[in-house]
Amino acid sequence: MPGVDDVFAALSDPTRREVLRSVAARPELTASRLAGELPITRQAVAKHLAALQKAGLVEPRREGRETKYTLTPAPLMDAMDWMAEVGAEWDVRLARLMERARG
Amino acid sequence: MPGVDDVFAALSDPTRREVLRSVAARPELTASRLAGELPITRQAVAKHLAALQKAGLVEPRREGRETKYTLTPAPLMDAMDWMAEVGAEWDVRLARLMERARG
DNA sequence: TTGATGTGCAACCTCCGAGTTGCGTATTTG
DNA sequence: CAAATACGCAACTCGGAGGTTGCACATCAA
Repeated sequence: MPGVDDVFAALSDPTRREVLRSVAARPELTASRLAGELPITRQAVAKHLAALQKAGLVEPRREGRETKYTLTPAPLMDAMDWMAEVGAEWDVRLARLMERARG
Repeated sequence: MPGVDDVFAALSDPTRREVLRSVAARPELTASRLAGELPITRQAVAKHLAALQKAGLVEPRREGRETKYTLTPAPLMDAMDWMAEVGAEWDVRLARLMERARG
């Protein structure tokens, strides 16, 4: 799935993860309000939110003159699935090694 | 956990994820052999392996003139924990999924 | 010993991303 | 209406990452 690429790319930046955490902590949040809590500009926050939206991790909702963002955690599961697959493939290899080691 | 930063950074690149998958698929793998399977140089593969090692996802083992790499999947769990926390803050169902996933 | 194979280090290039500033526009409020 | 607030778009800087080439060093095989 190509969506995993955007998810991991979105989570690769520490500031963006902090943005995601902040969105997750509240039912809804605007870019301006979040910029007031972080040491970066509102436009920087907007870019992070755009990246998170591209990954499907966040959803914007226009309300009058302000845009409120909400967490949509579904893509996180896809990323976790990817990691679980890698780990599972390793478990198989490990099991075979153990089997051969015991003879 | 500061290690989570390196893990997500390591997983952010598609080529590097492919490298990690290749390492996970075999019990051990060298940079040169992997470079023969990928459309990039051995040095590029070495850089990816270095990034994965920095994240604790891979472990090198010198054997004669070649360096074999092995998967160490533990940090993947830390990353999954991070995602589970974010999701849990939004929806408790994610945490329950994690519980079942880790057994 | 000689040649081939495997690795590591360093310089270099290119491109993308994080962050900034500036400006234009829509919406609320007085 | 005018002022303030919230947003979006565009241009710009700058540092880092992915990738390459080149070279030096170690190790195995003939």
